Amino acid sequence: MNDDTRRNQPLFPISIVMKLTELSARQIRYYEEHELIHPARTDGNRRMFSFNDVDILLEIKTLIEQGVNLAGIKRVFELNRQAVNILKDEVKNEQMSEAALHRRLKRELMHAGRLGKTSLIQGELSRFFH
DNA sequence: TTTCTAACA
DNA sequence: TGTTAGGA
Repeated sequence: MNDDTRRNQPLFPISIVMKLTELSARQIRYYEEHELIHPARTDGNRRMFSFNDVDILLEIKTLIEQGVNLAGIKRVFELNRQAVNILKDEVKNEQMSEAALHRRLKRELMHAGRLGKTSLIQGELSRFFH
């Protein structure tokens, strides 16, 4: 099982996620409504969250605490998605040597760290670290 | 008991 | 966002 698969494995019910993130069930469900997270469902329609979901929720919590509203958070995620897609394309088109790719990823991660969005980037880039 | 959806004194 | 009703 690779890292990406592991991080997306549905593991915890909402009660655990509430403790892990210190967010209310209402907030967690609300962010799902807005498609910021996509937890799996059990046969009984219970939400099951992955490590990735938790990371995203922690990121949302940080942004909320910094005064960013939902629209702003969606914007941040969208810009992040675009940046990651560009990286994926560059790798796909082999426009970078292996060494150059590693230097690039390290630089991206450091930059992300300063912005406090390391977990988000990490989650989306995990597939590159197989 | 826990979690779900829907709705709002 | 909190809270509550009524089910599963």
